[in-house]
Amino acid sequence: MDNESKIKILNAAENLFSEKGFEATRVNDISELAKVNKALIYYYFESKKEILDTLFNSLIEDVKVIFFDEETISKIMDIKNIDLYNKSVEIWINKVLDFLISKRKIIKVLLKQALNTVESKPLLFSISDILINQEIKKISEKYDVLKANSKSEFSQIMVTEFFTGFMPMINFVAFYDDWISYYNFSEVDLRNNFVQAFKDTHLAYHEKRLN
Amino acid sequence: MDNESKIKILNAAENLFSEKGFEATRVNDISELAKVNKALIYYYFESKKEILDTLFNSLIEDVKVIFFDEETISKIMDIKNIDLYNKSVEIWINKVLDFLISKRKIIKVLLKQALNTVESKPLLFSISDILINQEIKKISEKYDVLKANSKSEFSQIMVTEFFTGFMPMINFVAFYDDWISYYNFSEVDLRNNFVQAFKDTHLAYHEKRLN
Amino acid sequence: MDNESKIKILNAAENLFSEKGFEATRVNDISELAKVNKALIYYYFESKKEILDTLFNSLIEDVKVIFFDEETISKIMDIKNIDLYNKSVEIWINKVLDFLISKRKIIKVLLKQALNTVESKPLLFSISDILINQEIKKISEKYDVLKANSKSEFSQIMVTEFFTGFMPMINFVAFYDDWISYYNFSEVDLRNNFVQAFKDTHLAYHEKRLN
Amino acid sequence: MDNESKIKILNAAENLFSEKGFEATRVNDISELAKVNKALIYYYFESKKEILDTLFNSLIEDVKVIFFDEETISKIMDIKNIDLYNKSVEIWINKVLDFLISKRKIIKVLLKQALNTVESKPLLFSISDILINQEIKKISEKYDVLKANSKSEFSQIMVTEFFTGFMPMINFVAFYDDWISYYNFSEVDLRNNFVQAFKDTHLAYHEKRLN
DNA sequence: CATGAATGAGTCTTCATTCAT
DNA sequence: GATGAATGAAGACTCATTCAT
Repeated sequence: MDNESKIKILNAAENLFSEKGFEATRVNDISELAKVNKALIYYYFESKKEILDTLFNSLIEDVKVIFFDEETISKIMDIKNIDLYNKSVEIWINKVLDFLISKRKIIKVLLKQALNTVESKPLLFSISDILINQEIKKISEKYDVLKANSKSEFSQIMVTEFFTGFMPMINFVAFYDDWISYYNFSEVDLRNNFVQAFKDTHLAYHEKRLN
Repeated sequence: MDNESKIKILNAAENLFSEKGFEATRVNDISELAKVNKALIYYYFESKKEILDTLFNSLIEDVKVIFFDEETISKIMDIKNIDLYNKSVEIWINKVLDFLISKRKIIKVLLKQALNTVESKPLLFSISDILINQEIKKISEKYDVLKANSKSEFSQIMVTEFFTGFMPMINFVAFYDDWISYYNFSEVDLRNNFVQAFKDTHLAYHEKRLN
Repeated sequence: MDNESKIKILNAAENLFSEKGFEATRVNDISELAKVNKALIYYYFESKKEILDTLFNSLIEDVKVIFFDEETISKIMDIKNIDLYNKSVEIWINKVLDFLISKRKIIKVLLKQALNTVESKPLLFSISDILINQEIKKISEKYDVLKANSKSEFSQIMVTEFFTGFMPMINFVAFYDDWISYYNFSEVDLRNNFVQAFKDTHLAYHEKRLN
Repeated sequence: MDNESKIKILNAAENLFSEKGFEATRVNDISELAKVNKALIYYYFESKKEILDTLFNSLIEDVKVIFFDEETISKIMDIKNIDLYNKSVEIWINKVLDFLISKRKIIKVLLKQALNTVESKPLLFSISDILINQEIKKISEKYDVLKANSKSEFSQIMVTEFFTGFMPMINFVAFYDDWISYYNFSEVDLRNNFVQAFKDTHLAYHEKRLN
């Protein structure tokens, strides 16, 4: 079993980074919340930054497991029956939401990090790239929609997927707890409303496109 | 009339806050970028926080001017001719985008701030509230769509507007410069693609709804 | 006039570095001894290391002024009369000792630093190089002693000058205060004894060589 | 009998102390270089300081064995034939150098320690005292040179022996490896040059004095 | 003997803010 | 308005030493 203190540190850091931001989180706060000696943090991690990297790497591993399940997406695309298709999409979207909600703390950190200007492309973008490229690949395989088209069509899909597909989901989980507390939503209502909104906009566009 | 140094300070702070975040921005950095003496910053502002507040207040003023132009929205809603309606919507959306893009730096800061847990509702939410409520009001006035409905319908609209209308726009301008640099988009292409995406999803939903 | 606090910091640091060593000296100790706020040290210097570098650079400047007085050495070498020569040498050596004794604190630090293994050649060696090369040049100009000889003769001179000329002087000033306190020498006696010892050994060798 | 791990610790510590200094050496570094667990160091030694003391004590034991060989010095002094005397001195000096070179790492540490101001007289001085006093005793026994003299003559001898006899040797071994690496000397050349320099200066003075 | 984990007390450095002129 | 200097309170990180097994 991985070390208990290390896990406590990672948990505390994830909570604090997501609540206050990386910069505003004090190593002291982490040690207090985790109830471990401050120096122990430096026994397990080289720096505050390395804690964050560890959390991000862990997220990436999980993303891979969930999203590189090629079969699922392929199967959905194969479905001809419209009702079946809708049901499948719903299952898929709920699976994704379950995952994203469970990881919402670190995803919030990921989003914040993406909003800071850094030399290299932020992780959020890399994850989006992987997901969108995978989707584009599937779409083009099945429906030849990208046949004639080219870079410009590709750009349009990227933009649409990112800003009306990927980011709404990211925003949804990043603001999940805030909506519950500021607008007094129940978890169930919030989620149902979001799924409906997603269907009404992004998925409606997909459906139309595929017909 | 505002002093030249004060403006230099505000500009420098806006740039740095949006690039590195409020916490990671040093008062020193601001004074250096603004090319003013560090102590002078405290002549004009009580604290680093007050610089941020000043920037936010300024944004709010501008938001009011642009968005509380009640007429515009009302007019659009009145239009029966579908082509005219579409044209009007396009004009409206471009006006909004022009504004948001011009304010993208402070909006980025606004978004970051909203991602931190604070006692009071973040400004981003308040702005969203105003906009969405205004829209709901108009919609209900004109079309009675909210007649029978209730809290649940209201909630659904709020969620849809926020996550598929408001936030995509916010994200668009927050990541505007990053998309240009990471994905080598021209400003024009990026914008056209986004407008198209917005039409295909959020506006398509509105259109359908209003029919 | 250079800033008072900066000078106080440099003086305090020089004393502490020479007494306890660079590593064992706390920035806290420096601020307390200098009676300045600890943070002020970082207003004037980037790091503890930079204080040391400043002290070393200052020493080098002084070394240049004192030792690059080419005339003095040349003149001594020109003297044919043995008594006059001896007198001149004595004057020269006293001038050097006056300087070294006045700089004994930072020289002690210089010696300690030279005893640590670093990538680049320690400053003590560089100073020695300059001095010895200068002397060799003079000697060879005047007396052709290096005529036939070669690298091996040159090596011998370097070693002799370093270990029996340069280093005894460095050691003398590095241990100056310790001899006074451990062996209860008066400053005058200690110095006279050292000058005598230097004449009896290193200078006697020079004299013999030049005859 | 000493344990293998203990020896590994002592060796690692000696190397690190001589390279980086006692203060700059981390117990961590020692454990890593020695390839033993850090806590094990505290099984064998009470503190980092005790490792150093152990090394110093070990040096003192060896010094005693080598230098308290009273006979050797006495014998040399007895020799009337000048050639024989010279040969004996050379043998003696080489024996001493062999020893000092083999102990050069800890001697370097000893020298550094002597350069720090401490309450009690540094070990380097104590060793020098023993050696010089021993020599003075021999000299006075054999040649009555100190007959009339007094404290002042004694002081002169002490100073001469320390700064032109003892310290050049200490410096030679302390900088032995540095000269080889910075000035590209071979071990043999460096040593021959030093012996020659020592003969030309300090030993020439002795010879003259004894005539 | 040996070791992975843990810790108290620093240590250097930073930073928002203030002072004095 | 403007500025160089100054400062209290932290902040990240370190390190010798100890504990528990």
